[in-house]
Amino acid sequence: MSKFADTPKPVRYTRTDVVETALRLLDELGLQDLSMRRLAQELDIQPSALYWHVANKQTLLALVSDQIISRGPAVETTDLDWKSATLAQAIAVRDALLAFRDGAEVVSSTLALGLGAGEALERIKSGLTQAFEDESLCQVAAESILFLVLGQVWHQQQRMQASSLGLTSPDAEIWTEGALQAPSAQANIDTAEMGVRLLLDGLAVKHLSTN
Amino acid sequence: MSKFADTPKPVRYTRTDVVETALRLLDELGLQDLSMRRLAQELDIQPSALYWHVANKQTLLALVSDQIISRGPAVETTDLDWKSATLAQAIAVRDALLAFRDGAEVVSSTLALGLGAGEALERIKSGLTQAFEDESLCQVAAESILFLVLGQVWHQQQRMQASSLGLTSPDAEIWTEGALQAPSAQANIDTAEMGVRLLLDGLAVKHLSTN
DNA sequence: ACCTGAACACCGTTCAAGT
DNA sequence: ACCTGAACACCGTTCAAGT
Repeated sequence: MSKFADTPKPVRYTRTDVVETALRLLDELGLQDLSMRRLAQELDIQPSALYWHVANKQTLLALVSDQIISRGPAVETTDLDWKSATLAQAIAVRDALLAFRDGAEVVSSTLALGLGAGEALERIKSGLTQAFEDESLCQVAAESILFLVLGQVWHQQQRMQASSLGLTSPDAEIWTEGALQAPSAQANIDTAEMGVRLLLDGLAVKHLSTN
Repeated sequence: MSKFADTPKPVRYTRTDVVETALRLLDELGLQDLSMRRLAQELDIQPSALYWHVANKQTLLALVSDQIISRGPAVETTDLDWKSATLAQAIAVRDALLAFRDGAEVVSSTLALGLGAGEALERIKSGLTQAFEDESLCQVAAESILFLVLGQVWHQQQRMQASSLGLTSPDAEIWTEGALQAPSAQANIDTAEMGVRLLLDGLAVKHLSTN
């Protein structure tokens, strides 16, 4: 009787637990409402306790970003030409971002800091380096593709949130006028793919002229 | 004597004043330190007074974004082919973003909301629509180019801030490894241009095959 | 038309101290 | 090794009331 069911909470967490909870909370609440205090509340600890696990909020978000990317689908690129392989990698990154609420925004912010999501860039770059000798060309192309995917998904996720709040701004029409009057999820996905395809076509020109 | 130099401050502001001051303060302090309270302090009014001029901080930032874009250099595109014209517009947008501290981040955040910076998209798109009949292709291409420029400049501005703070993260090397070991400002600018060029080359392929 | 004053409901972060 | 408690220095926003 006295041996159990008395002191109900001597739970102690590891850094991994914190990041995992942050990731779940991000998906549930969105980036705006993911605060250190809210996270602490979810873990049933004091806000200050988080700073034992993590230096600050920014590094926490970087760790969350890494999770978002690394939990994305793996890609089998053997017996694919460089173009298909790179496109597949880009699509995999896109799907990784789409799997969590505000995924693109979180990854963007930490990527700009040079902290998280280096893996995403490497994945995209891997297909290119085997086809092009110009290292800096691959770098630029990979960065460009990453920015393209991030921008497109960010925009898409922001609209999803906006429409779920029922607030459609008048200027938002700019993005769909004449293009897709009833933007389905699939249509968004296709346009994201299309930008990458255009860039790859541009690269292909270079490939033909040098190889 | 009593007619002047007594009550020293019955200054009243207009919405334009508020936006202008916000823009200047953004450039001086950066986005992180641009708070409604700090802005009010700069104008020597109470924070609450700002909400007479502007609905909330988000719309204020959207107005600031519009200023950043519209204050950019004008582009003369007559007697330029569609490719050069679009590249010139993209470069103009890039320079507009570079002209203010954290310009790319501010514009990105409001663009995702469908609020500000519609002008940037239109500028980029204008050169394309005269060459391509496929409206949705122009839309996708213009969006892609905009995302590319935003991402590249954002990344660049973030690094400028990071290096000015003297904190270089280890992972930041990913971006320069093998490419440019001593990244000059000019080099950054060139890589930004290069991504756009690749995409335009991809478009050119489509142009040849359809016209 | 434009602003004040006071309040509400929050933030991220530090640091001594506890177990 | 992991957490508490208290404090510091802030936020954005609302709203009645003033001129």
